[in-house]
Amino acid sequence: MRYSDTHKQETRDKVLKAAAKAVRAKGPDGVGVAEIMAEAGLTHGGFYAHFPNKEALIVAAIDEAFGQSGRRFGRATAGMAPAQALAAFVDFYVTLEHRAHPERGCPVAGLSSDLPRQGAPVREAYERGVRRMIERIAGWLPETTPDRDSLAASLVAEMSGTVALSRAISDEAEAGRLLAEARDRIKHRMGIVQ
Amino acid sequence: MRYSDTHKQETRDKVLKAAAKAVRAKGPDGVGVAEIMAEAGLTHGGFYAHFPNKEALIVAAIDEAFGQSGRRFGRATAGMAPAQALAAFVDFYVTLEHRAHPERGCPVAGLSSDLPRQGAPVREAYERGVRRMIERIAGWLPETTPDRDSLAASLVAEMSGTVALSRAISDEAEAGRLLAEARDRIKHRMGIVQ
DNA sequence: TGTACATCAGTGAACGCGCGTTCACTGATGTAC
DNA sequence: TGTACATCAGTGAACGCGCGTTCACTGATGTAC
Repeated sequence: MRYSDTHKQETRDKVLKAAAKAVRAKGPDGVGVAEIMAEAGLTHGGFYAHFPNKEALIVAAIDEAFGQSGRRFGRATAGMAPAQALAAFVDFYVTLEHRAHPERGCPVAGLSSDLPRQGAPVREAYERGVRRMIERIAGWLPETTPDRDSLAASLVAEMSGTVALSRAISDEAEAGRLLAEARDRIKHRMGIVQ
Repeated sequence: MRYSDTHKQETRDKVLKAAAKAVRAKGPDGVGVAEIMAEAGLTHGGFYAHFPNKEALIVAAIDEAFGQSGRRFGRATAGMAPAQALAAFVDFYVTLEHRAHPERGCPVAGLSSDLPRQGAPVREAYERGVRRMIERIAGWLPETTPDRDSLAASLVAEMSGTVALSRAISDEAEAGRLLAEARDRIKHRMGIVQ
């Protein structure tokens, strides 16, 4: 069969989206090429028509995962004033929903311990994503804030650390309390008191 | 050869210590039984005289890793008043040294994203360790602190999240600044201002 | 208009490799007689 | 005191399995003539 001009691109995109999901759920070393291709409705042999090797897919998947998260955060805070957006972001991020779904969650919360062990290209993709996330948050902080980037990094560390920690607590109600208290503390630190 | 009464226990201990180190460095799925046995100066076949399977080793290694970290924290803060101990703990934990050595670092900073994917016994060992760490820190907070456990959990989240995040920043000087600023912020939050 | 050919995304068998696990075996030493 | 035997931590070959990767092949359709 011969395919339309966009067909190959569409297939690549399907593979990439499946990978972005699987990588967040299982980590770069926990997913298999065959598994991702099956998820995209294909067999494993076709993989190499789209990516030179598994690592290239992981790199693209990390970028895609950060892109997805960024877009979701963008939607969740669309049209809001900076202070509002910050609060909405915390309420969106530090939740039981996020704790329960690493496969569509933030890569920082879901991959922080896997990534330092990866090869340079994968670590670079991760670093890019982390920086984009810090910049986004810094942009919401008042311009008068001293050390905006540093505070933003600190907030990313606390939010991602909290979600990661909540995944260690098996009891959902207890995890929910931890997350709720963390939301209050974080917003308090940001100077947002509801 | 026949061995002394303590020989087997000593061997098990060597294997366990090698595992505690390797697991922190490479994650539970990144280490192999043969690799750990070689590290302990043995061949892989002998493993099953000490542990029923790999998972049992991982469980024991997680417990051992938390135990080691706990003892190191204990030594670093020995004889100090609670407020002093807290500050010393932060200065000990949120450092370039910790960033550079996951293999002897805190399992929360080094394994947070691997652990939720593990089987129940491993996750339970991790949860025990996390709780012990939170309790240790809660014990250093003033008794008058409202919600001590919650604040302690929040501090663990921020400290471990910060170390994990610093591992994503490839530039050491930049990571060092991030960690130094985080130390100040965290101590400030604790009410310790130097 | 009809026919032979080129294209190329996708298929599926096969590869080498490393893994966790099993198991027959080793060999130094304590014990029974 | 001397000898045969039992013990058991540790050895290393072998297993089945899943992985990433390769490659000869398929087959629908566009293109050349």
